[in-house]
Amino acid sequence: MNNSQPLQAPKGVSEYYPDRSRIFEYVQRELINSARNSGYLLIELPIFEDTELFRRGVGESTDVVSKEMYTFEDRGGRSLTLRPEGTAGVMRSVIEHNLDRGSLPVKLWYSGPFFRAERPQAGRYRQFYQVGIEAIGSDDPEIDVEVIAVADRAFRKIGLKNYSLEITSLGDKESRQRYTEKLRVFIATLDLDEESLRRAEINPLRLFDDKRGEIKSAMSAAPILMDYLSPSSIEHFERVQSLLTELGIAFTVNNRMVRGLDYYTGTAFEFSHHGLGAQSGIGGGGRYDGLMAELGGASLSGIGFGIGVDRCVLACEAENVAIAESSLLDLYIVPIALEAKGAALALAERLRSLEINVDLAFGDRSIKAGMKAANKSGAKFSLVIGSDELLSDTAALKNMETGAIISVKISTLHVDFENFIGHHKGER
RNA sequence: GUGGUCGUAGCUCAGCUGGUAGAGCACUCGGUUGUGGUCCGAGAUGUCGCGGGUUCGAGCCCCGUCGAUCACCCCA
Repeated sequence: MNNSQPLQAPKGVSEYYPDRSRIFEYVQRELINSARNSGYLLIELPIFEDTELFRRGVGESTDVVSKEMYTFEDRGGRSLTLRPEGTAGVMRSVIEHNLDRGSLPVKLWYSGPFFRAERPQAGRYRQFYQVGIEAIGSDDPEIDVEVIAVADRAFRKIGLKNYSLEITSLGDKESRQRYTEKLRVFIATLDLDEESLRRAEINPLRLFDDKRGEIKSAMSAAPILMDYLSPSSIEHFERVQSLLTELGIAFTVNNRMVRGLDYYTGTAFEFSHHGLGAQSGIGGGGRYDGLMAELGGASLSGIGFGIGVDRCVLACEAENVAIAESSLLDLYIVPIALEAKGAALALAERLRSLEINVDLAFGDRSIKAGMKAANKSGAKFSLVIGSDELLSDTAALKNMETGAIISVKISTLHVDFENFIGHHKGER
């Protein structure tokens, strides 16, 4: 350690600052809107939880829990962990506060930072952002499809095109167990290196995800989970497919899909974007029918997704998505005399309280510099105020787009904005 | 965690075989009295990621370290 090393952000965190923060804001807002738009209600949860929650919820055997968690002890000696994903925390809160005692399904959305101690890479950060939804307490295939549709609609609204959806069914616990045994038997016949064997030991499905050609071809002869599904699982999965088709949501069935968290059962899905490189998953999720009971709650099923906000931002950039340039400022005020500065601020505050968006020039700069700043701010109008204007209560309001100037009374400027100029209040 | 590539002004980058740093954009000021966007002129700005070494001399060479990036792995 030496103190001449310049201060910098911790390794692998994503940060958003102007101008790029606009894209982040936009993506996050659209994701949330899609969920709210479908009847999902906000749940805001702590960023750290009892370590035990993730051990039991996400699963001891997963990489996420076994080697990627930020775990620490607090001053009371409790073991806490920075949340690596959202579902476990939501279930904990639903159980703890009896949210499932009302009408079902319980539909919730969340948004915020998550943490995983992985080797960073573009699209993979140690602190990253997700928007997720959970629908708890319904076995309908319709709710599976609604959840997928919330994601798909959000992506489309954002303006993304170059992405695709893959779905599969992981079956119930029993079918999966029967299948896993067969798969282990098959894998034992393969001549694998030590590393792969160790991975297969933890979760044999993982080998389906291996990028190496020889493993891929070896695994092409492997038994497929789909062939071991129970009749009811198959029926459910087929219903999901026909509903998706009905809604016009394109998908492909990938019966080799692997999900990294232990709790998934039944329907599982993944959205990937094709402009992103190795970290191409922009969102994914599925059913987790045993999770709630596992965490000590009622035996209710659930389904949800997590969407990576960071990766969606990258996807927008890859596709050059144009963000609706809702020019935020209505007015930019340029005070050009000492006594006008306070008056300009007072005017700005008066208009701001009426929901007119106003900014103004600070510092003692020339009128030219002030107008340049007005121009750069993107404001629709500008207003120069000097001592003459203050005395006469009259100033020249300039339309920055057309250059047209009209004379207005400063004291009643808000009326002009409301009546003649017609300013649009911000969305919502 | 493993391997490869990279790290020079706010941004994008140039800098030949080592001789103490440059361009474009952005920024600031100005182009005669108080109105922006184009144009013209002038100007400010760098611990060359950080630490150490080799050398008379290092942005350029060597070692270490931090960070980014690509792939594996993993997944959002």
